[in-house]
Amino acid sequence: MATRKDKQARETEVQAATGQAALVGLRQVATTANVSTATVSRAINTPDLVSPKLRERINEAIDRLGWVPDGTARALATKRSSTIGAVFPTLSHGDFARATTAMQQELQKRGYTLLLACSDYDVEQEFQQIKKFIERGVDGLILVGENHHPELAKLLARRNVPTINTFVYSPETHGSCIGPDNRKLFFDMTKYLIDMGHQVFAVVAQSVENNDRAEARLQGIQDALAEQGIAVRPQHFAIGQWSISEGRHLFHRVMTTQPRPTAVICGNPSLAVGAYLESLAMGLKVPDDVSIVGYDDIEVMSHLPVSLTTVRVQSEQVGRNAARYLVGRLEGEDVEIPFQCDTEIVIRESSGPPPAGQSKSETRQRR
Amino acid sequence: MATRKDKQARETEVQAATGQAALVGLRQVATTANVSTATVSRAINTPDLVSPKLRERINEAIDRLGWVPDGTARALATKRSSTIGAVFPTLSHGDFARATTAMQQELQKRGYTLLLACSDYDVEQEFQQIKKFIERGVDGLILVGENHHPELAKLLARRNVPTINTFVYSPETHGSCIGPDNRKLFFDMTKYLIDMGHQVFAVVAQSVENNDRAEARLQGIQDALAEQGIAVRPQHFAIGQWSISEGRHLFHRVMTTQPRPTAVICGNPSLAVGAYLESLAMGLKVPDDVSIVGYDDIEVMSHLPVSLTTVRVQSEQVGRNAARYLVGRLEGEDVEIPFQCDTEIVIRESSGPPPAGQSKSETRQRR
DNA sequence: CGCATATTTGTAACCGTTTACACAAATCTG
DNA sequence: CAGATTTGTGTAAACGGTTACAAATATGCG
Repeated sequence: MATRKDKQARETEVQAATGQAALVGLRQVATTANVSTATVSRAINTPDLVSPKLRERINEAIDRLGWVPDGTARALATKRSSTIGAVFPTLSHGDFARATTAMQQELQKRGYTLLLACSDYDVEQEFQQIKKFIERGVDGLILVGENHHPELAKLLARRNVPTINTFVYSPETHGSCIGPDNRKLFFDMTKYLIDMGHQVFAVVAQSVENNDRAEARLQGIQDALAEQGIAVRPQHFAIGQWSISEGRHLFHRVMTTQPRPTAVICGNPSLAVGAYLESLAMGLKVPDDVSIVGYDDIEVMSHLPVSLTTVRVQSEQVGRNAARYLVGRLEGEDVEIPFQCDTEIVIRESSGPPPAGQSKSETRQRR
Repeated sequence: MATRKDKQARETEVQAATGQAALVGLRQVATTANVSTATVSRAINTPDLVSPKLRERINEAIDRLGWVPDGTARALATKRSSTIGAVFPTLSHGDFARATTAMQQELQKRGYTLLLACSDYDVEQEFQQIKKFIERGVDGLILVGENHHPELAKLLARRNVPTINTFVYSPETHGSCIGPDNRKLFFDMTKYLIDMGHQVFAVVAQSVENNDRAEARLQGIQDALAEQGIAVRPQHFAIGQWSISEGRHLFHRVMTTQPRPTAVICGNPSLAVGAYLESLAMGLKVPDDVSIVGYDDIEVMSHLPVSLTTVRVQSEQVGRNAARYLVGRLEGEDVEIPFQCDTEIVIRESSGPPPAGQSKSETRQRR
């Protein structure tokens, strides 16, 4: 107690000397309001435990001194930082940006703050960033996908940090996940094209390296095709970057092979838009000459001269619910998980039956 | 010292009882390596102050125990959180998303972590978020624009938090800013159109509410036009949301007025793309019937059937340098500021001379 | 009115680091 | 080789809150 007194005395001296508040702390407020630090703390955190009279006096002191409580100290004392860390591959893709925004909004509403990092699709970097977040004392973690660093599970278990995998839905392997069922999504989309009579499929997609979502989608395509005994020919399988120009390039490539595909499935919206724009440049008619479908519904898709069929994923929903789940768990509520987010195959003008002479039966006759 | 011993004893008991490490702390490591906590701390932070032999022993203890230092406690002790807060209006716009990514990368490289919030173009909310960040003990702040809450300056001064305004460049009013000179940018763009002979201008832009950048850009247009004694007619002045469909809608509106504009200046990329797509729908020839120019160079712009003239702003540069400046200042380096980021008017196919019969001289004759 | 109980407030230990200061050992000096 | 430095390590007091526990005060009841 002696030391406490000393400290206060010193601070008061400083204040008198410099003529201005040196550093307002809980103790200054307590002294000013003539109560103990404990009471001030309670007035902030559990107001109904303190009498209205004191509460009043304390609040007055607080804004007279302009005190801002120190979250760091609070975190140390409570072992809760009210902070959630999110590691996304990138923010350059609309879906992640949307999810991040929604996430942040939801977190803020519940009094949490978002720590953000971008792993650039690199598992090792992701791991480092997560470690950093844990050092910073995050209460929970939001990740993308379900393939992480081999050490991660151990680390999370040891520090007991609740975590949720987003943009995936595979309850069998991981309990805490939220997102679309990527495989099924593209399975269904492919099915839809098959049912329309397509037989020759091309795939224009991004690299699946460190991207289990993209991988699952490819798997969905292959599975649906396999049911019909169809496979994507090597020359129709084009993997590249995430960009419109890449989409143009790859579309051009697959469309200049034999046999020419009648349906091109694109792995992301940029590739889809690129593919479509290249079809314009090549003078192809969509969907008469070729059907193009994409993934993720970005605004431009519905406004192009030929609007694009695509899969709509509620990224905001993913972000919002990931945040909700984590906060809920931290606050002791019980929240349903895993959560499969709403998806929808949005059929627009860019998909239709294959060109005449290429329908299922005719193709068969040829063989 | 008695209490310290007590604590260690207790922890060891727990450990023995539960059969597993309760919570590894600096003290466990110290005990294990048979040194003092001070030495462990030094081994981490200033390794060359501790002898190789001990360092070795300590590191060994650290990974044997799997110790992760508690950043919260460290922050409390050092009064530095190695954390930077950023408040952006939104992440849905490509430029902000790109800037954020670059920012985060740069911060991480320097050992800092990014706290992120989105104000949704709301000054009051921005202020609340900043306050929260300050509570959390951020070492610095990255904001967008230069119009903030009236109380902000006071708060920042009192807590002495270095701050930088991004996406603006106006050295006269605010020292710490980094971005394009928005006014000049659109002044130049407008000048370019004037020089090509345009006389009747329409503006399709987003609301300038709480958006000093957009406001500055409008000002740039008006200033350039005023030099020629031209003003934008009310019916050619269309303000709306940030979206492609809004762009279509507003473009349609201004193009169905009299006199019909020969140049449409769009305030953001979505509006520009929308405007162009609507011109397609309306059967107008760009740039023969009307010139369309935009702001910010998003990828699709260069790939549309008629590529769009626009202004390219190096958002990554803004983000990266904002981070660099802040970290530099915190580390005591001296960094040049304000920083005007590179911009470029990218002239593509969507802009050209006004339709014949509408050039400068002819318009004059008519009057 | 006196005692048991509920409510409000205060005391001080504690959260897990860092770091000023003290001290001991090793290394230079002349 | 004694004394002055330098270098390496330990001790314990912060950092700014929270909270278990104790103490004081208010309330209820027979």
